[in-house]
Amino acid sequence: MLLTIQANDDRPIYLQIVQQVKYAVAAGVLAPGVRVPSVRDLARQLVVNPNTVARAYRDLQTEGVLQPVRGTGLEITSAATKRCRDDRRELVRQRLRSALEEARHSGLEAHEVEHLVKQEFKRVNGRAVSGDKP
Amino acid sequence: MLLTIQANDDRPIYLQIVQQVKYAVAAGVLAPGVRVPSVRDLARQLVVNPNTVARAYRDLQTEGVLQPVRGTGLEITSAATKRCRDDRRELVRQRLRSALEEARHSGLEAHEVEHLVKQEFKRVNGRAVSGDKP
Amino acid sequence: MLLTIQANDDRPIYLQIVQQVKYAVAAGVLAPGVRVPSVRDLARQLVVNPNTVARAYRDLQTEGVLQPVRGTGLEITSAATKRCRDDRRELVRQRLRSALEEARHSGLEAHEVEHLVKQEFKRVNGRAVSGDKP
Amino acid sequence: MLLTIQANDDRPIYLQIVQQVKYAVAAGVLAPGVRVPSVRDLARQLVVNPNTVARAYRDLQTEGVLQPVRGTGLEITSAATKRCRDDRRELVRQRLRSALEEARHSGLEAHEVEHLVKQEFKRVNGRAVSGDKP
DNA sequence: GTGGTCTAGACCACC
DNA sequence: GTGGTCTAGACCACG
Repeated sequence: MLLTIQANDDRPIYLQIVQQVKYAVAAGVLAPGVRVPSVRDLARQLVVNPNTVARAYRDLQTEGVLQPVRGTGLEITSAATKRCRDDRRELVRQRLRSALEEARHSGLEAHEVEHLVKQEFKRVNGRAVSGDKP
Repeated sequence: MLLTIQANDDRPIYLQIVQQVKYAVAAGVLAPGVRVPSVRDLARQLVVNPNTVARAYRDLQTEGVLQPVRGTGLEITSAATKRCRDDRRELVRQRLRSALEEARHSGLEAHEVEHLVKQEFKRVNGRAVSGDKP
Repeated sequence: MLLTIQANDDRPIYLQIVQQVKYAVAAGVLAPGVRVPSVRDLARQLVVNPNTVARAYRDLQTEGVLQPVRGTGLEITSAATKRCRDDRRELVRQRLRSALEEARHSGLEAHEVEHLVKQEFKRVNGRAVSGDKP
Repeated sequence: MLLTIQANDDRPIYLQIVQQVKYAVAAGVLAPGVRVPSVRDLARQLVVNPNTVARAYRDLQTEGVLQPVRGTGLEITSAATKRCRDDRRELVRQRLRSALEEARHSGLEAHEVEHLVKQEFKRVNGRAVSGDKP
């Protein structure tokens, strides 16, 4: 399992771990039934406090992404893939909503917002959205 | 000046004050030269410790939104309006970018993202974006 | 008597009054024996709180620049002119010393400091110092 | 890290801390990446309230001199050294300008000012400026 | 352990 | 009256 944590990131480390695991699950890199590294191993690998990994794993269990396998550690649940994919879609939706509400609250005109969306879409995807004539 | 602080909000109180003042400035509700309530008055009004308001006002000064008028209080600076508007536009841009990067990172198709954008745009603005056929 | 106070100035208003009076005295604009405006008049003229003018006049009395004339107000003392001129020279000396100590404390090389001095001298006086070849 | 705060100083304690840290950074005593003492430790060492140190550290963060390393404390940023050096040079320049403007405003002759500069330069540095014949 | 936030209450200079 | 500074002590999230 390949995770990278960034000290500069404004998100706490345990959250970075949680989110990256969920990304890997949604992307199919971590399939149901696969065992994740032990708390100690992952902590060593990430050069991070074991408490931090434990916290992340705990949250992932609460979310139903990980489940304990008696005596042997933690593994990806069977429902994890769908759950993580739904999560991701919902996350995108919420961020878009937040951005658009901010725009509206800021009194930006609709066409200005459209412009911003297209601009950033190109920036992120490296190509135009449909209907855009570059 | 009408401010409302929410205890449930995950943002600290002083930040809520800072942001709401900047909103009011950007919206023109607080024009340059206008005096803001005294630290004590606003603290009373918001049922908050005066130090918390003072912290917010201090931050607004370092951002160049407020300036002291010796002995008589604080007022909106002449450059405040532009500064706050620029801030807001940039905030929208960053949130859009974040959402779109999340979408890309999540492997959503371009047309799916467009769909989401239009959906949320309608939800927020109560009408369609140009080029959308309702 | 022509005084101008600036709200933006970081010095308190009462000090601005004190210093400007002393400037006028040093420059000979306010000669010994001349009466200064009453507290109320000057306060009106400067659009300032009378307390502030009173404070300034009090300080000027403490410094021996003003003295009360029974029943008629305050006037410039006979010793005021010399006193104010000495003050000014001393003020310049202190500021120079402060700047040079800061420079030394900051580890600036002697020739760098000289360069700065000449640069700023030109800026302020509009011409070169002796020994400088423009 | 060796800091000393002076109760007599007219500058607030938090500012003394800020400035001394910036001095140490500019002088290279505090290099980028170095961790500063914890708020509590420095507070104990200086016999000062932790909030006061926290305020100073917060200001240093907004100035980009310190950055948080999550959960482990604060460290000197990579850009800190240049930033602090520029600050110091600019401070010297401003003080010199202030002194020279005062001199000009006071009607001192150019050669008088030069004399003062040389005098104070010697006093501060213990030796003559170039071009001066001791 | 770390920093961040908040409250409560005090003193100061300035107006 | 105003803002600015400082102290004391509390709680929180994070590691």
